Amino acid sequence: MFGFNNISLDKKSRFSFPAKYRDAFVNSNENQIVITKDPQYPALKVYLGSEWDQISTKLSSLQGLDPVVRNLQWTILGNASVCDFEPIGRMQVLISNDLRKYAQIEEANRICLIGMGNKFEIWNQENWEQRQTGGSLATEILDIVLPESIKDMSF
Amino acid sequence: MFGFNNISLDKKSRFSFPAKYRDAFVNSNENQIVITKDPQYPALKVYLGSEWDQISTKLSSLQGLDPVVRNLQWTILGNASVCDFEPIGRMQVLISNDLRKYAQIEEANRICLIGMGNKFEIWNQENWEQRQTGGSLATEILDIVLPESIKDMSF
DNA sequence: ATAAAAAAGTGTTATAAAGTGCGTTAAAAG
DNA sequence: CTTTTAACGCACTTTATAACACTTTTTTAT
Repeated sequence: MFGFNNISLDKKSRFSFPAKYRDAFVNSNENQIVITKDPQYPALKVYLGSEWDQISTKLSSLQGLDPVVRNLQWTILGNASVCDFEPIGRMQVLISNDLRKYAQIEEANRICLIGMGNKFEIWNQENWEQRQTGGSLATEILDIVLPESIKDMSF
Repeated sequence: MFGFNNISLDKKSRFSFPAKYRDAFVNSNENQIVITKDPQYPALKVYLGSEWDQISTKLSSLQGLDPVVRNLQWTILGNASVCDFEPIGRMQVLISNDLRKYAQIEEANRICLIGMGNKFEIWNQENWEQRQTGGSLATEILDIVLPESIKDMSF
């Protein structure tokens, strides 16, 4: 599941996955997807249910008294929105107000949905263009130093 | 059980779990939840009964002559409030005055309920926002050095 | 010690807001 | 031109919350 898509949000802040991803969703037999905050950029991450189970299990098992770990737990686990998902049908998903605001997305606006293989990213259009043309964003955080326990994690 | 929820406390300091968590509560067959103090921040931790049994058993078995252990025992065990809980029904829970004050929550105020997988956190809204936007809080304690016996515990 | 009053806790109902489902129209692709 | 896909609009359903009423516990006064 790859590629760039410019799609619309309706008045209730829902979007539909483009139809070209339908086969992949059907084949992987997913019935849940999870949207959460990106820890570095004002953007959202979209995981398949199975992928999310792995990431969340690993992350929640870590020692939360470490401040870096706890921040990642807050950001990723504490903002995750789990959505029931039917690969047949409209493949529609609601973005909560909190997540929408984090990604600086207005109601009923256009968004960028970027397929990154086993996950997607959702960006506000202006932020995406600015980031891709080499600009930096006010809210980005690039100096996260991971503890040994999660240096090999990909999320 | 993940995600951020901004919910209200009524005049009697009760809140209801959002309905989206009902299935998870029903499936895990819980009939108790436990609220207690967070040892680092002015916030509360909410555990499912089964999770609490494990944590409390482990924690109370540790050697209490170690000052760090004893402090954790006081904070976590000594402030725990066990509530009967019906997953069918309104999933309503009362926050005691002591706990409410510890988390700096006013009566009939809004609170943040953050799902972290196997537990929840409850925060006063201003504290949460300040903490999530990088600020530090007057009462936070970040330099807890854990003894070997509980380095692998997650609570 | 007892009764009255106050406070704390529990449960119910009504209403507004948020979320969901689906048919229709418009646009794009074959 | 036909078929598929995306966008929009509307109606229905569910959820959250405030208001209210009732019960139990605690406090106060006699």
